Amino acid sequence: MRKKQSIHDIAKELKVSAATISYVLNGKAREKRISTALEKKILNYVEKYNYRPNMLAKSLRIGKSKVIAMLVEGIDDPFFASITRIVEKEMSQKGYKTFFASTENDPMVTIELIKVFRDAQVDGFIIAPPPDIEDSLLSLIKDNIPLVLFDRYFPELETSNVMVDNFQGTYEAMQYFFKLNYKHIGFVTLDSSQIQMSERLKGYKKAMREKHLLTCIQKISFELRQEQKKITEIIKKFLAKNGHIEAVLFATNYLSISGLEAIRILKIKIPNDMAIIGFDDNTHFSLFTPTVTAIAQPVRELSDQIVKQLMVRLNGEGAQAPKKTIVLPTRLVVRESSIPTKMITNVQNISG
Amino acid sequence: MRKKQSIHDIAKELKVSAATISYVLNGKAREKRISTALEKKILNYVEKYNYRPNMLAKSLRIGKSKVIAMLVEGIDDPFFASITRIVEKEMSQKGYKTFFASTENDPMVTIELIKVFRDAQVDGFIIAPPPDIEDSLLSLIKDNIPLVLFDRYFPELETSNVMVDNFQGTYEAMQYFFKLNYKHIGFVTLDSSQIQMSERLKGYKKAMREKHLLTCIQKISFELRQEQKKITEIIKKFLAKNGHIEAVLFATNYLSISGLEAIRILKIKIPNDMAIIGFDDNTHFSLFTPTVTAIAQPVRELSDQIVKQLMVRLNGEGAQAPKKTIVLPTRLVVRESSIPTKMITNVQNISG
DNA sequence: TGAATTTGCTTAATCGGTTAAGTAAATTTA
DNA sequence: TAAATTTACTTAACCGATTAAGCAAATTCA
Repeated sequence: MRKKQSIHDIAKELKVSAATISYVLNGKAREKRISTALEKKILNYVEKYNYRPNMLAKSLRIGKSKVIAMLVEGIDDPFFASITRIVEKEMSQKGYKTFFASTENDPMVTIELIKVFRDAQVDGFIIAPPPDIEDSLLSLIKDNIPLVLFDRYFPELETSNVMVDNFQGTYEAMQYFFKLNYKHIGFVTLDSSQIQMSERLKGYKKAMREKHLLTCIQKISFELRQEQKKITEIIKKFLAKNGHIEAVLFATNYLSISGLEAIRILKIKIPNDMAIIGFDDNTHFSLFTPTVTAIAQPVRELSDQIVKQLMVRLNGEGAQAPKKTIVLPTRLVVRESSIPTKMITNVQNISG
Repeated sequence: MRKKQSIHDIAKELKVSAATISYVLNGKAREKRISTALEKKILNYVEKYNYRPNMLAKSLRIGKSKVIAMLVEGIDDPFFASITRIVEKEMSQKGYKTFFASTENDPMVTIELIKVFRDAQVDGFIIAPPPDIEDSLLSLIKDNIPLVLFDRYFPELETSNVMVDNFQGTYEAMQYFFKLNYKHIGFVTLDSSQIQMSERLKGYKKAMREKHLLTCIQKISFELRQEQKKITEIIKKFLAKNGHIEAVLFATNYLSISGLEAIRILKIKIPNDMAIIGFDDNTHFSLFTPTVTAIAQPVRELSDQIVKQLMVRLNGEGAQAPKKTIVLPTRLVVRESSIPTKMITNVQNISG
C-alpha cells in the first residue's frame, strides 16, 4: 500500500521547495518566474505519479472550499431531484461541487445539517427551507455566508429567493376548471403555514370567492408526510363525504399521488366522474391512465436563477448587491385527467 | 459581520491554552486532568458563543473526515433514491455524513468524481460502478480506501459487493410467465456488458432454452439512456415487428417506463393482449392502469448490507477482513399487468 | 524536611497546503 | 567596475485544529 504523497514529499524528491511546486500547480509559474525547465520537470513528475493536492489543506489555507451545500425536502422527490441535478451540473461548470442532503422538511434535521455543512466550511447554501429555521438562516446572513432560498422563503428575512408564482399557479388552474364549467371544486393541501402552501391556498380561495362558490378544503397534517397510506385514507374519506365534488386540485406532488390512489379505491372515474389537477408535474403523469394534468414549475429556469443568484453572492464584489426575490410563472400542462370525454374535441381552445 | 472564532481566539479570551480547550471539547478533560471548574468555564463559553470547530482543520490533523461518498447512476432514479436515503440515515447514526453524486453511468464522469472525493479526503466510497472504471477502483483498493460496490461489480476485482441475484430474478419471473402459459416472451434490455445486465439476460435465456422456446431480444444502446423518446420508439418498432409476442420482460426501471409508453401508443391492451413484468419496482407502478408487476429488489436489506460491509472496511481492525460478495434474492411483486383477466380468479395459486 | 508524585495546565510540533518576504546569483545599467 | 536590477528560486509564517511531551506548583510520602 502506497502512502499518499504530499507536496513536501515531491519537494524532497525533486530537490526543490514546496512553494515552487505550489506555484507551478497553481499556474503562477510565470508570475513567480519559475524557469520553464523546472516547471516542465514538476509537471511531469506530478503527471507521472498522479499527485493531487489535499483539498482539506488547501481549503483550510485559502479559506474557500469550492463546495456548496444544497438542502431540499427529499432528493427522491421528482421536483427536487430534477432541480438538484441541473444545479449540480451548472455549479460544476463554475468550478463548484454541490453536496446534497434531505431535510425531510424537518426543522431539527435542517438546523443540524446547516451546522454540519458550516463546520465543513462550505462556501454557500441553497436551501428549500422547512418552517421555523429563521434563526439558523439569520446566523448565516449575519456571517455573510452566500445563501439562496428556493421553493419557499421567509418574507421577513432579507434573503435571495427563487420562487414560482404559487398564487397565480392555482388561480390559473381554477380559471381553467371554470372554463370547463366545474363549480364544485375541492382543494387538498397540507396543513402548513409555509408560504408556497399558503399562496396556493389563496389562489384557490380567491378564485372560488370571485365566482361566489363555496370552498371545500381538506388540509392534511404535516406529520403524516411520510405515511402515504394514511394520507390516502384521509383523502378517501374527504371525497366520499363530499360527493358533490366534480373536480379536485391537489396542492403538491405526493398529495396528487395519494389522491389518485384514493380515487382508484373509491372507483371514481377520472375525468368523467371527477376531474383532477396536481400542483407539480411528474415524469410519470403522462403514463397514468388517464394522464394527469399538472401545474408545472419551470425547473430549468428555476435552476438557472438559483445558480445565478448564488454566484452573485459568491463573488466578493457582488456579495453586497441587494437581495432579490425572483418569481417565475408556472405552466398548466393539460392532459386527460381534467377533460371530460364529451369535451375532448374542443380541448385546444380550452387549454390555450 | 462577526468573524468566525477559532480555538485560539477562545484561548486568548479565556486566558488558557488552545490545547486545554481542545481536550475539553473532545471529552478528554478527565484524562488530561483539566479541573472541573475550568472545564465548566470552557463549556459555558463554547455554548454561549456557539463555537464549532473547523472540520477542515480537524480532518486534516486527524486524517479522517467522517465523510463517505456515494456514487449512483442517478439520484433521481427511484431505486437509487431509496437506497441512498436509507444509507444516508444509517451512516449518520454511525457518525458519518454521506455525500452523493450521480455518475450518469458514465466512466469519465465517475473517474472524475472519484478523484474529486479523494481530494476531499473522504473516508470511504459506496459506488454503483459504470463500466470501464476498473483502474480507478484498483487505485482505491491499492491505497486501502474503504470501498463497497453495489448493484453491479467487477468479478475480476477483489472488492466488497452487495448485489441482488439478477439471474434468479429474471429466471423466476420467467417461470411465473410459464405457469401462466406464455410462450412467446420478449426481453427488452440494454446493450450493456455490465454484470447485473448480463445476469438478467442469462436468466431469460436459460429459462427459454429449458422450455425449447425461441428467444426474442431487443437490446437498446447505452448512449440513449437519457433519451426516453428514442427508447420508446425502438421498443415500439420491436413490439410492432414481433406481433406474436404475448409477454415482455423489461430489464430495468426506465425501460419499463418507455415500454409502457410504447404499448400505450400501439394501443396494445395490458394484460390481455400482452403481459408485462419490469425489473425493479417503482412506487408508481401500483398507480398505473393496470398496475405493474415487478421484480423488486430488497431495498432495505441491500442498504443494510452496504452499510455493514462499509463499516467493516472503515474499522481499522476489520479492514483486513476478507472481502465479501453479498447476494440477496429478489421478490416478484405480482400486480395486474401480468395476469390475463380470465385468470384473475386463480391468481393466488399462481403468484405463490 | 527533602524527594517523589500528582495535579493542572502549557509548549510546540504537526497535518498539507499557500504566499509574502527574502536572498544568492546572474545580468544590466551607469 | 561598482551599483542596481532581474532572475529563479527558498524560507518561514500561517490556516485551525490535535496531541505528545514538558513543567511549575501543590500534595503526598518517607
